[in-house]
Amino acid sequence: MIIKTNPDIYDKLFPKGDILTNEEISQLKSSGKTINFNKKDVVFRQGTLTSHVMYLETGLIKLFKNGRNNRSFILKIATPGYFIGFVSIFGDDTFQYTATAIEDSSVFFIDINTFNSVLEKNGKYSVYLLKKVCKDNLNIVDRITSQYHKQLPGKIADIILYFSEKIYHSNTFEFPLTRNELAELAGTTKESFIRTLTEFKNDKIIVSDGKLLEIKSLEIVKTLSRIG
Amino acid sequence: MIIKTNPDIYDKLFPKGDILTNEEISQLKSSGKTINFNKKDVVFRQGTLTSHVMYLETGLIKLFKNGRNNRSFILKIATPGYFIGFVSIFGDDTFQYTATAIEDSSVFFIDINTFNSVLEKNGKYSVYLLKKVCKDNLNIVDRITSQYHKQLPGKIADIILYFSEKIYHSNTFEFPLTRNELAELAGTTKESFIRTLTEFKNDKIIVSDGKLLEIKSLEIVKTLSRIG
DNA sequence: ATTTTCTGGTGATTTAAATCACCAGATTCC
DNA sequence: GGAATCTGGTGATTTAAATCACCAGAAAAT
Repeated sequence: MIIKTNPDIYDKLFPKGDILTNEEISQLKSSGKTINFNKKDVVFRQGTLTSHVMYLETGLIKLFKNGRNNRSFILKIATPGYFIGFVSIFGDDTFQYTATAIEDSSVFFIDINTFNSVLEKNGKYSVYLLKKVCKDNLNIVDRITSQYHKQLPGKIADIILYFSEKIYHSNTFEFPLTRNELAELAGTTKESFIRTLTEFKNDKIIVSDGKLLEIKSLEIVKTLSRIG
Repeated sequence: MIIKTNPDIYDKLFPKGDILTNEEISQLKSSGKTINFNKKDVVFRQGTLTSHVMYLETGLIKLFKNGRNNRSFILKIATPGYFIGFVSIFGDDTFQYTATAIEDSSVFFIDINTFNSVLEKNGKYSVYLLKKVCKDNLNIVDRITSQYHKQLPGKIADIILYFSEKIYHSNTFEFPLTRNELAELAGTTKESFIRTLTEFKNDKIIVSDGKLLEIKSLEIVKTLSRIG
């Protein structure tokens, strides 16, 4: 059971300021419905038809592409305030990736037609979302391309920084994923990920026990990420 | 000198239908200016400030990220009708990649404030562009992620199909890029690209002479792309 | 006009990382 | 409650592709 203690849970859906009218907000609210997902549940599956705009209220959701040789590539770990599957909903008629909950999560589903009519009537809200999509797009493309040519230490350093800076905002955190999934995020294999993490441990750059990780030398992690 | 013979040169900027009013069209037209670029000219450089919306009228422009070890990664070859740098303009205040003309090109520059005010007043146009951005985003991410884990034959097959299907719509075409640039698009090195292309030639999958390429067995190229 | 740089190309060598083959403990399934 | 699967982990082997080292012809620059 998820208890919503954060009063600003909808601040990315209904941004502060004069962007949306109270009428529009209640229109969107009343056409929507919160659905809870347990850890490991599938929110939507690659290839299925899009039908709703989905806004992550609480939890953590991984977005990944199914590769051919049953190898996946994790595009992003979505945090609360993220519109999951948005680019697929507006850019295609089927989902281009799969979304599964990696923690118990709640998602606000909004009917696509209602959402669309608000967007078409309210240019400011459209521009707000356009900017959000562009920003997110830049982040995803930047993460993937900067990782692309890097060697293992650079890739793994990238992942450590990703969780530390983008997800948990702390030098100490617990990986919400298995080693295999972390490898899918880093674009490598389970074995290689483990080995490199062990090297980092031996070199006292990090302290790590199971899913727990503490960055001991942020300096070195950043350098490894930079030099690749 | 570029001669604009195509009457629909602006069909992506001013989409058919009732999306834009004649007033808005003339407002955008009058606030804009066509600038011509010669082959190899830089249109904008990664890290510089964004200021205009840019719409490619004619020509071909490559969008690429400068990697650290002076290695680049080509994100996309922009064709006429493409808003170059759009995600940077709306998602950041600096360009996140560099754009250079790979053929003589003409670009229509529109003042960002004028563009923004049209967008904010016209939700339909905003939604139109939102969809365009989402679609483009899916294509770029799909291209890069599907390429990511592939081995050389799969990567090179991908590139051949990219030019054949997305750029030239023909089984015979001329690469508009050098081998080095093609490697930057495929995510490999010049040597590896050349070697793999030679193998394709030896296996009679393609006929190739310099920049010219003809797909002899589309079947096999597609299979190589699929199995990676 | 002649250096200098870029381009396409090939061969030999090196190297990083994937793959294969395990193992023990924890989960999940029937 | 036992079988099957998943997980984190390590070592040995293989392999794909990057790197290095060239070369000749074209293109650019001085």
